[in-house]
Amino acid sequence: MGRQPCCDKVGVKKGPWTPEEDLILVSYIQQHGPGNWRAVPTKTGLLRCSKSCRLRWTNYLRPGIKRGNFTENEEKMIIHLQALLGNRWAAIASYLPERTDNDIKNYWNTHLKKKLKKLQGNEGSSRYGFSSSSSYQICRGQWERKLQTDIHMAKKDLSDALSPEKSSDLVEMKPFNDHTSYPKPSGYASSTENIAKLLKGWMRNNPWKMADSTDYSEEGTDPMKEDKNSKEMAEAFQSHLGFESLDSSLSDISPSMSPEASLSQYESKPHLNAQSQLSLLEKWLFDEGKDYQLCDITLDQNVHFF
DNA sequence: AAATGCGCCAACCGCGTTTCT
DNA sequence: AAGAAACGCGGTTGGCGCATT
Repeated sequence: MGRQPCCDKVGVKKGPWTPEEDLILVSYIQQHGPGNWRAVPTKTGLLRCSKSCRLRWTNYLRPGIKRGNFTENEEKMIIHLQALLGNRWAAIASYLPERTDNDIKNYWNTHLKKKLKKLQGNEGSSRYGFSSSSSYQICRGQWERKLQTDIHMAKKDLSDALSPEKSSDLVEMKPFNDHTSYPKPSGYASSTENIAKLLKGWMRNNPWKMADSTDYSEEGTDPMKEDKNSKEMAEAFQSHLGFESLDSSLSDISPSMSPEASLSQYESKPHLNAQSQLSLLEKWLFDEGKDYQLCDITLDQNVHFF
């Protein structure tokens, strides 16, 4: 018995999101926090299905997302983790807090696959490829289980850390990432600045009232027509929404993430107390001299890693 | 300058799992 | 306990931009 698609209703909008829609969604989440996606389209008046709203938030609007080029370390991590976990992008993404599973998946499919193929062609049995030895299979199984446990524990730590009073801080979000891209045909290229511009025009004409009001009429501001002082406007936007600067709180990969930064990512990015676990894992991941020699070590011997 | 091919990535779709009633 | 609804994940697709012919 097949399941009905969630978005089969007529009048549900599909395709690229507009700045107006983003603003509405962000404003709503700013007020209510992420979650209860079912209610989002009704409460906001967005002609999008709940799934689409969630996706847009988790992949693009959620604070702390880094876009653009992957660093060498990130690349390595993805390769290693993919070898261990397979195409479990969400699990892999939990080790790269600034990247979404979609991003990692895309990067894997478009860049890393080719890269590895090339590498394997050059080196016969790839150092990344693990070959197909039975010892690897056993090793992979063990590490896979351990990694899953790790992810689970990290999530638990995170949820423990999110006491009820802390949960109200969840809306204290970080600024949008400058690299969030939008469909170019509409001239909507960069979220922070464009949303800021959009907001500026909006606020000029509309009192800022986002709570439960469904007065989300679409202001016809063309973000690309106002290009002066965009950075300033972006900052104004961020400060208006209570965002802090992201730059200082996020580094290349997860270990140095501040708990505050992690808070805003509570949805799917386990961190906080897991940091030490992660840094140990990453220490292993980046320790090129020991690549995959851990297969010879039992889980018990490695329990300190986690 | 126009046509075509290719790569990239945002968004969609369908299914499995979890939560709710 | 069972069915329905919601959520989350991974695979796939569509459309845009750039490069090549």
